[in-house]
Amino acid sequence: MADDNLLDAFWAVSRQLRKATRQGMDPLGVAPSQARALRMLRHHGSLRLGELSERLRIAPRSATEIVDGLQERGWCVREPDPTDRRATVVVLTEAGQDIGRTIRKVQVKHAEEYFAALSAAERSELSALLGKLTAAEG
Amino acid sequence: MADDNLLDAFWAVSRQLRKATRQGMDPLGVAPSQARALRMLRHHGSLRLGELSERLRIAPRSATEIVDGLQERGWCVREPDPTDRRATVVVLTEAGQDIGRTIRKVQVKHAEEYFAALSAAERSELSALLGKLTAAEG
DNA sequence: CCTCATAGTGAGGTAACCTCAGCAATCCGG
DNA sequence: CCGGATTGCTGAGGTTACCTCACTATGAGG
Repeated sequence: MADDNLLDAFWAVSRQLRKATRQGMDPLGVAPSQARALRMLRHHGSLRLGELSERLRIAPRSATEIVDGLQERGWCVREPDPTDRRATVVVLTEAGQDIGRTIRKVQVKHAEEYFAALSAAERSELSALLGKLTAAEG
Repeated sequence: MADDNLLDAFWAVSRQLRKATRQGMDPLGVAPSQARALRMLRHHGSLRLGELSERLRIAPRSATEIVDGLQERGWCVREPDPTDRRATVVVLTEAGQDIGRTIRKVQVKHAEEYFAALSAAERSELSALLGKLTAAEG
């Protein structure tokens, strides 16, 4: 059974990677949940609250809370959806875009450091294997 | 920058794997934190509460809570440490050992299913790469 | 225009952590 | 061998990131 080794190995890496990237994020004062949302918003431009919750795979109510937090810090605003007056569109502000960029840079930097234990060839191999797994499951 | 792909790919797999194994665990009625503790206890025989918290990398107070939960379900007992009357040793009961074994089986089964998207060769490759990463960081 | 579905949110709950304070028991320097 | 520091556990209370349920306002179809 190499598979239980795989399971354990995977979680060990997961823990280390999470720790590495989180440490870099702390000084920015952005909660992980907020970072995820900022990322999604930056990627999709702007999203209706419901869309955001879907893409983050959390309940709409939870998205409300996260957006509240972002808005408090001036990183996004809620705008009425012109096509549906029930809906609100979440839009990143300039500050939101900036912090999003910064977060991404920090995360990528720490990930690079962590993955530097592998050669470039090994990294792309790993990437391919992981891609295959996600492609299979959906 | 293949590394940000790696970062994302890794988290995507992480989410899927977590979901897959958790679904299998649900019917057992064991919380993930309890499963982790059971596993640690099964691996080390029995542990002082402080040791357990160290190995789980959580605060001693949190270990207290988890052990409370395990004890409620009859999966472990607290015994006084004969060598230090301040300390308590956590020992798995028969039922605790059983549930521990079952959990492990379920987790491995679901992990196997998940990793079945890769060939045996690919799986050992992945395992090797992950091992290299954890070995590097400690 | 009446019913039914959908978008967001208030209220309130949960799991898994945390810190801080306190009580016992142990260890140690004088 | 005694008093102060340290250690091991736990009560009280807080935080984060989620959840469900119930409600309001809006939209869509017969």
